Amino acid sequence: MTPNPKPPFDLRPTPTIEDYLAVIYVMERDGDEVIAARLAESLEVAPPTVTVTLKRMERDGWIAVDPKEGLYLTKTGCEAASSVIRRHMLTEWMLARMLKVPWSSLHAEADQIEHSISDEIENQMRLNLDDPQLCPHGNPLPGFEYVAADWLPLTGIQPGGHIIIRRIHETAEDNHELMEFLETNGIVPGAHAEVCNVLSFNQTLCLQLGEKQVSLGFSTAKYIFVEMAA
Amino acid sequence: MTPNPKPPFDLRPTPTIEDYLAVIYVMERDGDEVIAARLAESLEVAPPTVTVTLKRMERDGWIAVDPKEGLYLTKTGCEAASSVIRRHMLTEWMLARMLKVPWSSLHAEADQIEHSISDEIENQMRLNLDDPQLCPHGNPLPGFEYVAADWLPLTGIQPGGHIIIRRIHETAEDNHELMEFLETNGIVPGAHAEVCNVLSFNQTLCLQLGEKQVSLGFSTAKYIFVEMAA
DNA sequence: TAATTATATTAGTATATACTAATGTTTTCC
DNA sequence: GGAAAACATTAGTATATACTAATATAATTA
Repeated sequence: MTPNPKPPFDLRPTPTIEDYLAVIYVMERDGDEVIAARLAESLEVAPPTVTVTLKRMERDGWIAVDPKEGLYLTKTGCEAASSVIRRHMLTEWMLARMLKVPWSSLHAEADQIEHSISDEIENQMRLNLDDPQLCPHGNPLPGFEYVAADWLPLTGIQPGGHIIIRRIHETAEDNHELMEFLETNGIVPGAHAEVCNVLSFNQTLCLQLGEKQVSLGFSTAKYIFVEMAA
Repeated sequence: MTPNPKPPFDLRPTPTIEDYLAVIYVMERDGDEVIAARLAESLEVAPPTVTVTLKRMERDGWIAVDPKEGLYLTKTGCEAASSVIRRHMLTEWMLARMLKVPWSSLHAEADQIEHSISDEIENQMRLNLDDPQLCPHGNPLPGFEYVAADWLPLTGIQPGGHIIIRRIHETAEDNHELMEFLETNGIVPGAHAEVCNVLSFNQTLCLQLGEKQVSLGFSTAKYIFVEMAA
């Protein structure tokens, strides 16, 4: 009968563009090359799709292209990316704490919900979740990169020392099977462990967690960051 | 690197179709005539848009059209409608209880989020929210219509008796200004009141709530359902 | 250097979702 | 019964988002 509630976001990019922005943000953050081929893989779309979508993003001012440097986020694009990543991570905490959703499912569920979280809800989440600086997987909220700066990838650790698992990189989060494997084996932020051996010829290393030993491929280990315990 | 988490819903209608289904469900529930013109108003789209969308919905088996009876939900359509309405209402409770979102904003926010709630999250909400039979506005979850069956619209109440506000109809929820007005004046489910007068010539009635008196237009009152207190 | 591989783009197509303008059809009401 | 109002539909258009097939270009490596 009377006007429907307006979607509380009018200046926001579409969900698709938000996904592109978030992926680009993480690539820039990590110092990775931001090229269409990588985006196509990460977003699981065909390369021509990326070409035309990037065109729209440039037209709409989310990204710019430098002949030398290649593609990068504009200020507006960077803010939009930060926003959606923040919503994603807060949603993960909300699902974990308030709805007791398993750790390994948080990412996939939040990936859907993040786009429909208004600024007001984001704020309420922040208030009710103690303003976190890291997501449940240990990845930093935009602006808190320094919190994670000193952690090292497992692939760079010598056998022997006592370590604490701190972070599972975003790239690994997209692999649900892997996440369930990690959760099952207690390889989650805060877990204490020790590297028992590194078998380079086999591209694996062995992690001791309490009584259990777990063998991890280098391709997995590279996305697991740890702190050296004193 | 590896497959993205699949959207946990593959058999679901698109968000747009879910919106259509929910509106049709409520119209059928209330015994209202389900015609394109009403849908266009309710969904705030132009009539030709409704025509083509209904075509798609028929093609995809969500609705069927009887030459006599007109348009109605198929079994599949009814289940899909029930599902999205349930998700909507559980999301409203989640926002209210866990994130302390104001009552008058619940509907608009849930309207966005409902579409991205997976079956697993729906289940976790149910578990953590005591399996409600009514939404925060007093409207029944699908299957619990009987709970609200005996409440009467305020327009049918004689002045004098003690009443309890039980329900603000879905139609009113779409009007955010009105919802804020109702919240401000304490006209929410559970509130006790008395009808002080009915001015038919003026199309208003007066509600006494504690010390305060509030004048309500008939067009509003018709969407407020109450219980006669003993 | 030549061949292979990786990357980007063009062209053509498809679908869902919206719009306006114009045109039919019903109803309803005087 | 006929005019007005309400309703439905057709036609034409637009946009975002995807695809495949084909082509072009660049980078790497044998």
